[in-house]
Amino acid sequence: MELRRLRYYVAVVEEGSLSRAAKRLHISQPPLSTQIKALEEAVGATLLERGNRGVTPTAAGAVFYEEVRVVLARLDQARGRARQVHRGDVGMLSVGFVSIADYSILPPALKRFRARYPRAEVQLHELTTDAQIRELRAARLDLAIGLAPVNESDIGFIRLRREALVLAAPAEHDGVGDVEEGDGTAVDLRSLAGASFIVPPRDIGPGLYDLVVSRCRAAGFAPRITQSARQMQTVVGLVSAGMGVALVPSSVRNLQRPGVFYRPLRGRPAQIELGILHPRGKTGPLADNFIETLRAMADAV
Amino acid sequence: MELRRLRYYVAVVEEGSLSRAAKRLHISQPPLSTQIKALEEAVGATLLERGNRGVTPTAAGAVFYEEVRVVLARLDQARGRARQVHRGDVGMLSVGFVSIADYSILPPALKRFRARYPRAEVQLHELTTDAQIRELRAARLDLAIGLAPVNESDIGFIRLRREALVLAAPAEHDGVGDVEEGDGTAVDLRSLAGASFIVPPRDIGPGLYDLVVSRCRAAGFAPRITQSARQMQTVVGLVSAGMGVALVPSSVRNLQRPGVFYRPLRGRPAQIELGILHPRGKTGPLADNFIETLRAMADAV
DNA sequence: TAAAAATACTCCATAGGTATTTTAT
DNA sequence: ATAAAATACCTATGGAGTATTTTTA
Repeated sequence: MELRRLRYYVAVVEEGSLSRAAKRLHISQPPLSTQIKALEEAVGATLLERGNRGVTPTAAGAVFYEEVRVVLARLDQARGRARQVHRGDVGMLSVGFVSIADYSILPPALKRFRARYPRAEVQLHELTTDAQIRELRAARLDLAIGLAPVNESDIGFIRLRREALVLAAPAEHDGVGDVEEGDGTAVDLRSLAGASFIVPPRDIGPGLYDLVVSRCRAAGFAPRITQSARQMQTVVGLVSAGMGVALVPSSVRNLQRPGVFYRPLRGRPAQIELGILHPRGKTGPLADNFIETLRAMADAV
Repeated sequence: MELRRLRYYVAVVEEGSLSRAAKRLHISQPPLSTQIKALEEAVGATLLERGNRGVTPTAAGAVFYEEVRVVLARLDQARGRARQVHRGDVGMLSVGFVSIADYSILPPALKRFRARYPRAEVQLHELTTDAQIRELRAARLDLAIGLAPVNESDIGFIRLRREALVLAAPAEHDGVGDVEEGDGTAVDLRSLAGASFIVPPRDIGPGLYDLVVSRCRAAGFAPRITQSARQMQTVVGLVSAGMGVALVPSSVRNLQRPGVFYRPLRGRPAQIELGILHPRGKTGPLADNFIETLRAMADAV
């Protein structure tokens, strides 16, 4: 049973005549006659009643016609859907993100992406950067927004945003170690040698944890870490409660809390890099589109 | 988009390898590679991710695969259904019948037909023979069971059963005109010259009406028709009520009613013929099967 | 008898085969 | 280095064309 023959058959039934159908199909009548006969042979049923005023479908032919129309329509649909998925207009995307991303780039990016690709579905998973790498390798994630450094040959990293760490401290620290700098009142890290530090646990964000520790060491002291919290929200909350100070990405400033003030750090800026992690060479078209949206956001903002 | 390519594609996805799929399809690997590429071109999407350990469908390919499987299955179904209708195993049959048939051949024939072709649907319409001819021409009936004579070039008649007319008379006629004959007590029609006759109206059964009238004339009198009734049941009912006598097909004897006796007629038997009316050369396979069943019944009984 | 479908044949497009090269891990 | 897919080229099946005959109402 050949598809061409099915299309021919539909035309013949609709025209009620081999000759007219042949015209519509831009072929001559004899091969059409041959093809229809071959189709009847393949189906194993007489489909048409031949007369001198054209042809009419038999009961079997009528049933077959209805079925074939559905099949042909469905096939067109199949092609259309495959094309859409190919272009990345529809599909499912599993995206991992670190909690920091939720305070900066992720919400507006999602909004824009959903506007541009309304038929795409995005599933979000809050994960640490190293968990993201694991999930990407297992193909349970298509993309992730995580923190540099990522030194894996099979996982690519596209930097979206550099954020300087800033000091988040409770009111009683106000003015401690303040130093006048270019754009504001910067804090010298050395002034925090005796302070209690609140840091997200290392296992959920080694990049940030290590950066804080290494910067403190560079400033000549080991930070006294007294609390840890997974969510930035919680970190700031603890600061607000006077439990200690924290070094947080500057975008966390958006989380204004009573009794918490933010100050830039003095000297060489301590920066974390937020970016896209992707399985190298294995991103689908929809993932590519998501990446494009994120890059456009990062460039714009 | 060619059907062959779709089948190839399904095999490739299921085997996860062009080479293995080629083996399964009993073709060599290179043409399969060509066909799949042609399919991707036709669909307008990359369907497969090529590696050195075989191929895996892309997101678009996976979607396409699922759709195509449905389409192929449905197509098989279409062929199967067309075949069944062709063989006359399934379908709809519109059958007309005269009321007399309902007392003899129709009920057992339907029972047998439904047992043999359980997936066929039969719609029954009680119609007079000439109405049947009209409906057959209009293709609103596929077949009919009616009474001879049928002298129409486009309507065929297959005789199923010959039935002699018998006298149905109320008790007070008992013994009137009785004459000893071969198998029972036959009645001489002439003895009924003065009786009231109950006959179905001519417009619903010209064959029977005309036969009654012509026989009476042959016996030397014009029947005095005082009542008419569409249904044989009603005719016999009127006889039972003493309204008159009737000449009815012998199968009506099955309708035993108190006060009604049946007697064969003397001399040349007056016979009606019950048979199948069919549109010549336009009977479908299911109608043919129905005819076969009826003929087998008629021969058997 | 007239309109449509079927047959006879010829030609060429393309599916399929074999041999080989390219690609990806 | 190796397994698999892609390319190159050849062959042959079968789809389409023209001319003609056969069917059916």
